[in-house]
Amino acid sequence: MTVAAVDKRRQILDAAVRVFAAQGFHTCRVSDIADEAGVAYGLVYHYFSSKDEILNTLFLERWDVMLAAIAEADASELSPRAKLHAIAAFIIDSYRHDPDLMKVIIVEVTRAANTFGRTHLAKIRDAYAQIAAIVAQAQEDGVFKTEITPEFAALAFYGSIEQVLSGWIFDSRPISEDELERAKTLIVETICTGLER
Amino acid sequence: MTVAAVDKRRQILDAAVRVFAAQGFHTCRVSDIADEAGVAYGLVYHYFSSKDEILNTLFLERWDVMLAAIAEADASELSPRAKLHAIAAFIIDSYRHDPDLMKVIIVEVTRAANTFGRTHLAKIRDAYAQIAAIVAQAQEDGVFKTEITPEFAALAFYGSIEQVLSGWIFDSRPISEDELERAKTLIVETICTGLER
Amino acid sequence: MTVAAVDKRRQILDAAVRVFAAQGFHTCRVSDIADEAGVAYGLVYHYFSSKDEILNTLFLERWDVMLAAIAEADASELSPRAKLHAIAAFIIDSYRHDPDLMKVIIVEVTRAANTFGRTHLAKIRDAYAQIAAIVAQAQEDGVFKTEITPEFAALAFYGSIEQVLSGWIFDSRPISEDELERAKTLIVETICTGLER
Amino acid sequence: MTVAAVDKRRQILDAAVRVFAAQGFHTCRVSDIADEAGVAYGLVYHYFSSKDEILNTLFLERWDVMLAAIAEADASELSPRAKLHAIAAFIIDSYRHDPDLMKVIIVEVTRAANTFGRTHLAKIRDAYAQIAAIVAQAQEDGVFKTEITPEFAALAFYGSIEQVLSGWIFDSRPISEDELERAKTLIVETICTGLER
DNA sequence: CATGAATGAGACTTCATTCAT
DNA sequence: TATGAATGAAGTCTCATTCAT
Repeated sequence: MTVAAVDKRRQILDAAVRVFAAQGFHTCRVSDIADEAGVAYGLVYHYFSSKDEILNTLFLERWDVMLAAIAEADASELSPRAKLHAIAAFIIDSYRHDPDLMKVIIVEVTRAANTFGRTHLAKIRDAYAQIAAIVAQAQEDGVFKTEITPEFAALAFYGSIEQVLSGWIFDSRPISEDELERAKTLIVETICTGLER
Repeated sequence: MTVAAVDKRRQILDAAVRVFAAQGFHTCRVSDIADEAGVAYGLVYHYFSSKDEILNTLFLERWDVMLAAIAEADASELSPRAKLHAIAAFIIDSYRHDPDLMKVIIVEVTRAANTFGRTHLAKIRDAYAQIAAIVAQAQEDGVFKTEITPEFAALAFYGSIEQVLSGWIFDSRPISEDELERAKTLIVETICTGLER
Repeated sequence: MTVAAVDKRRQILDAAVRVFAAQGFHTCRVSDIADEAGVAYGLVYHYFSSKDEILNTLFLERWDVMLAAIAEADASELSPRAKLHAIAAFIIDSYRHDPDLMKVIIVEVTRAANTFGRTHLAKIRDAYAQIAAIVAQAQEDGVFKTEITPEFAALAFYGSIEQVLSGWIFDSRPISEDELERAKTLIVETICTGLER
Repeated sequence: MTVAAVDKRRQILDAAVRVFAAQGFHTCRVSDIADEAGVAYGLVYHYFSSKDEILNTLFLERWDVMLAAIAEADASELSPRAKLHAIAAFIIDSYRHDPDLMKVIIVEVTRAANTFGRTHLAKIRDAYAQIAAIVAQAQEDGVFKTEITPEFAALAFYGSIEQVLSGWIFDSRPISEDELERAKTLIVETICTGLER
């Protein structure tokens, strides 16, 4: 593929993010994506075999980066709490950097039990499993208590993050830097030390 | 409305739950609902003005019951932790009683930022606000610490529950009584006391 | 299905014959059929699952009648030559009665090796086999000579008929009664007694 | 045109034969032809102005050869029956030599009343006319009887051949040398002396 | 000559909704 | 109430053809 071709493909993907975020996957038309990208209708099908494939591509591109980030945190010498903070920070920074993309991934994939979520279930659960592994290690090291199973802890941790992002997504207002930073801390604080005094 | 009429309306709603759960709102056709209900095509439009209205009805019916349950917990003399446990228990028991309905509400409404979730945003946030109020009261009473804002705590609590339910939904396997009970405890334990020793 | 419904279905089939004959199956659009039938676009899909199914229906309706006619000729007490004449007459009268339908069946099905012809191959060959059976019987009875295999004779006989019809189809002019009658005789004469003196 | 250019053009034509035979003209894409030929997409349009032109070229190339063969048979000193045998032999040998090409010509042109058949009607009828001329001459010479018009005889003769080839085409199995040879004889025998004893 | 990216009109099919009975 | 035939707008995908390189 030539350089120009790669550019067009990228243009289409980027346009799709904006369109999916604004209208939703089911509501938008392929022509909306083409228009947003400033390319001809057919070119979308030159690079992607279907509308579905565009979303799959967007998800996999991003999710693989996230899995790598989680793996990196896991492999680091950080404390368990710091590892969880790094993961929360990565996800929230992803939102800061490209809120539309994160909106699309959460709304159209990870929370879409009937369609794309099911398709990518294994990938999605990879993330939970990696987080669970961090918790399990922390329990082994005696830093985390063992009353809560690692799998369950991972769900609670990831669920809290997604719920926070979900709130921002519904708000559709710009989130301040301060709020973003505070969220990272609060999530980790809540999950690690709990609400009770 | 006659008794028979009420029955038919109920039949349609119940059928819609099963169909929405199995295929998803966007994927299923109105005729699928009619077939599942064992009624004629057009009768759906006698009782509901649109496909959307069916889902709206299902959501509001259930969500109002849940808001009442949260309000009841809040009004009770229970400890904050026991209040949260009551809420988690109510939601999980809702899933136990009718997993399809909860699947539909979560997948098609509370997590659907572009469509029904937006429509019912105020109602959905009512729930978070009530939970937050419980946390705020607990902080005032000195039982919960104040580092975590009540709103944030509510998100983490509710997000954890939904994430657990989401896992079950994706699994599409029957969840054992034991697992259901343990989930209630673990959610509250995680959120109230945290992971750290 | 109600009487009215049957009428509409028939209207669509009849319109399809005219449209397929005039434009060809591949060239026409489903909307052309709907327009010609004077019904809404979607009604075509209420009665038929696809454009293909319309053609399949037209073919099977007619071909089954023809197989019955051949069977009837075979079962009769006629001489072999008279049986062949009856078959030729039936096919040619079919053309006389509804040239568009015969055009569609020949052009779009029996001669379409890559598409519908292949789908209906077994049915089509049933006709050849029945004709061959008539020839075989005539050979057994000593009326026909045995140098030519029955299967081959059937091909030559049916091929001659289709070629004559094909000529008329290409002509797209009305064929006179006289010409129609002469064709029946000539086909049988040619096949039964040959060109040589 | 350079030698290489001629080669590429030929490659495309040969590839088109295979692709048209395998998938049919309407079903295949221009890119299928390019792929089969091992050339780039656009090169097809360097040598041919359209997809149609490729088929037209294939047909005319071959049909002109056949017309010449019929003319040669006609001009020879052979008996009428031997002339017809020569023609049948030429057509059947054409099939033996390149079954795909003959399949394409028969299925997509001579039997395609709505599209290419109509375009090339005059050429196609040239063949019938030449055969009819042979028959007419035979009648004048008192070798063939006059009850059957020459035009009709030509249709029956050519129709029988095409029907036999059509059967082979549908079979899509290799036809043995023996079967090929026998077909030549049987066609001529059937048409010249008929089925009756 | 050769490439394959780019274009965009066009067709099938779906399905929510309406309405006559 | 109840039926299901009828409507038609809308959307995905295809693919012949063009064109810049």
